[in-house]
Amino acid sequence: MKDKFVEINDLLVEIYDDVIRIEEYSIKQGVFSDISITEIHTIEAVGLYGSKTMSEIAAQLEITMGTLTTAVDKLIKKGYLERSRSEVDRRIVNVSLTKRGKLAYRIHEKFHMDMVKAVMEDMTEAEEEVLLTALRKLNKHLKEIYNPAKS
Amino acid sequence: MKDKFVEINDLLVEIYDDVIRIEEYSIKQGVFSDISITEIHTIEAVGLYGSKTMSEIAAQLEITMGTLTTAVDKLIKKGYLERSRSEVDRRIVNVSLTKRGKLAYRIHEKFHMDMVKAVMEDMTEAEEEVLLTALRKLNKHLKEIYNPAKS
DNA sequence: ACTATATATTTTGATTATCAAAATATTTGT
DNA sequence: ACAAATATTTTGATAATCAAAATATATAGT
Repeated sequence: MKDKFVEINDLLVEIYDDVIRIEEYSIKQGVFSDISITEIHTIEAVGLYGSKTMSEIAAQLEITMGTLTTAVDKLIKKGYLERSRSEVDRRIVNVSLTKRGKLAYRIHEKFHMDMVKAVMEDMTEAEEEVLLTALRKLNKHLKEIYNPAKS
Repeated sequence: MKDKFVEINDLLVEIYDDVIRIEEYSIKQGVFSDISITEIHTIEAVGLYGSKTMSEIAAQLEITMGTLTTAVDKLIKKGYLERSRSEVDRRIVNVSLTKRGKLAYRIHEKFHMDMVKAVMEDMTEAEEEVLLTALRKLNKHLKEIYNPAKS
């Protein structure tokens, strides 16, 4: 029984490390070798559709707005993002993806999908279902640990 | 079909983020609030038993030895690690855990085990097996992507 | 309408983790 | 004994991050 826990833990740790490394590597090899994983995650948080405010993006990424300001500055300079002041409330800054930003978003998304597909290719329908159920449970448990008030 | 891939991907991304946050939080709340996750990972790489050389640790963590030198300096100052020159080959530096380092290692290990246990508590035996199989497959696939020569 | 307070963002000054390349110390091969 | 190889540290630089101060704008109370 204990061995099973240990094996699952070790697998999770290894998978975790490999995913970071593969993601890092795939960005550095790809068309967008001028951005980091952190920057890809900022691009993801901005999202394909419309624009988001600095506060929204910072909240989603769980970083301070100061950190985000410099991140956005750099991504604008590199041509992935654009900034505009809200006409309604001039304190608010709206951030959106440029064409280049959208392309980077889509390519990164495809990388993720390809990884999941590769893994599930030789799974049976039943295995897929159980994996899905297990992941949903894992996710739910983690949310409860992270924010017990909500459980 | 596509939806299933998307859901699994999204679950993995969420789980991934939550694990970092919970780990970070649990360290900062705990007895060892003076060390970071990165530092816990260095402590893990040194290991409970005997000692390891700088090269071995740097290779395991996939960081340069320069980075490791400063990390080890700090962990020695904080009382988690100790350094000693090899008597056999005086170029080699051996690093090992102090009592405090071992305690930090064990507490972090327990945190991991508790997380896995919490997740598996309400899984059936069959679900556990499928999860294990799926994770083994995922891990194998990732290793192949990461290092295609070995596949 | 004025003024104080609240809100959204940026700037400033600092820290940590990281790397590549140069420097140092030691061992090994001829 | 000396050149080459090896193990590690030092140096100088960059990226990501934070907290707190500063700035700009909006809102609420009188």
